[in-house]
Amino acid sequence: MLDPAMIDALFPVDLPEPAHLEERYPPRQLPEGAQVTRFGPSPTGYVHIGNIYVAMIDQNVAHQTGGTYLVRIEDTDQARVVEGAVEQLQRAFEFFGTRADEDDNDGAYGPYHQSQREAIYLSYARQLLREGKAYLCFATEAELTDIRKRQEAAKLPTGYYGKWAIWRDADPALVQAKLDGGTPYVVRFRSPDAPKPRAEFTDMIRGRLSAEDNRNDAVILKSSVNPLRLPTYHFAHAVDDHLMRVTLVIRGDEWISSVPLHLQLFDALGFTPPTYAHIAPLMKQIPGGKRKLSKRKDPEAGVEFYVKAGYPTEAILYFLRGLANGQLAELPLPEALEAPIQLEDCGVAGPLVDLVKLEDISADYIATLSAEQVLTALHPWVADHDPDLLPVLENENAKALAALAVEREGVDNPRKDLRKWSDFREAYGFFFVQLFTPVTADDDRLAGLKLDPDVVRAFANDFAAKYQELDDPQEWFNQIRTLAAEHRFAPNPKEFKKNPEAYPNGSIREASQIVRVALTGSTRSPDLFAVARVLGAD
RNA sequence: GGCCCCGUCGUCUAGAGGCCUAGGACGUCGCCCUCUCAAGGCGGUAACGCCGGUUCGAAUCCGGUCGGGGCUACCA
Repeated sequence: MLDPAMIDALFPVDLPEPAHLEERYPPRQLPEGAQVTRFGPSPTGYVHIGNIYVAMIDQNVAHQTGGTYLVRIEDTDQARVVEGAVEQLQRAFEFFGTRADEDDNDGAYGPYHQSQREAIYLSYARQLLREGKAYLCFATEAELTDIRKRQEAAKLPTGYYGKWAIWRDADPALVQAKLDGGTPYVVRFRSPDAPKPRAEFTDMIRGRLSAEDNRNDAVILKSSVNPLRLPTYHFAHAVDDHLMRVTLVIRGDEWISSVPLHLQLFDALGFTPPTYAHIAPLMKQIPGGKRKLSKRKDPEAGVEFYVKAGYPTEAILYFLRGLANGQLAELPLPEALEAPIQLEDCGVAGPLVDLVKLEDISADYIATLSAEQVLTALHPWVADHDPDLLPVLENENAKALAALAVEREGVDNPRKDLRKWSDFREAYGFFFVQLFTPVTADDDRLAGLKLDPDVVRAFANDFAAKYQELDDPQEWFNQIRTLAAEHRFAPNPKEFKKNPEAYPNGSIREASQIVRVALTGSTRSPDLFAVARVLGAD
């Protein structure tokens, strides 16, 4: 063991003692059964939809138990920290309603940026060193690589353990010499001399789990060459979650294999470990199987994708909740959003992010909204993502409302033509003259009808000349029927099928389509009468 | 390589030894309605990864195998 004076000389003299920190961050006064959860994003400038997925579960579990949900910025890897990333995360949380109860803006257990907690980590690292539960390691990167290569060649488990752990029991004089020479070092955890054969623990989602116990001397404090002496994830997890009095750690299942190490760390530090719940990752369908949603390969892995497309928050949340708890997907949306997420009911497999399903949910959801509600929800999206559309929407508010109301309000089965806000322009753009491109007789949009442009022109002109604004839908449509008959269109498709030669121009379908395209510039639209009513005579 | 986790229709799942010739939802296909599109109605399609074992009886229990995922970093 190293000399206490030598250890203390490595640290600032004014470092607080662990006992002081224990006092400074006392146990929380919370009702029985209340869970304190936390979400720990790294500010790398990219928000993964899986981040929101886990944050949502964290928040929900905390709130349903009367506990607290906190967000801690895990920026111990300073090289990966990106300017503005925290604000970006904040915006995402805002968008998805996963605002933290506790963070740097408001909370008694901070700071909530790991980079601002250096003194805390150092205090506990010093403590472990004093107790001989940690040691200094001067191994260079090259030496470490060499060790790993030799282990691989010998088909041994890789790692810093046993005879490979060259600094674990190094001569204190040698350590001092390295120190005197200014050689950089890391602090490693001294894993138990006699580890249990198996580490066992209970996961809230998977039940009883076990693995070989950890025998690696993991790094807990990164290199002393760094201006900031920051910890690795493992050490920060133990220290922060203890001091922030977190009771339930919900995280991705890639952490399962680190639990034995974490348990040893909690034990060495004299902390009570939290309960763990390991969430299966969101997956992506690929030919022949599935894999984890990848930031690099899959646009839908990023939160930006959903925001840009303009999926309503409610729809995304409902979708994510359904992935977390299958039963919630069977519930109607309003109930599902209110229902608690049960960790026991979380799947263990890793659900696929199925955009088709999301679109279906989204279309169903938007169909339950009134025209006014649609417009209210649409507005902020347009402001952020379609600046040209914004003035149109604002200047023609009444028309927008009337357009959205077509086949939406007062009907049994509302239209489901909006799956996301970015669909609006295509589905409703023609209601606004500013967005309309005039149609000509030989227009591409009419090409599908395979009609002579002269016939089209004649019919359209005639229609325009004789057009009357009638109140009754049937009478209104009769205008087209009458005109169609004059222009030798069959009165209905059946008639046309029976006797195609008699109707060279086709049937009422084709005639209607001419009117539709002329009116809307689109081959698809809501009911023609309703459209004409909103459009008026212009 | 070592160690973990996982495996029911294309997808999300129901299923906790007989209620299962495996149910629902989304998708998909067909039909109906119809002036287009969307919606809606009706119907069809489609799964217990594989092999052994336990049992009168297995999707459900056990073993193996295959497949997928993860960890094996001074990244989280």
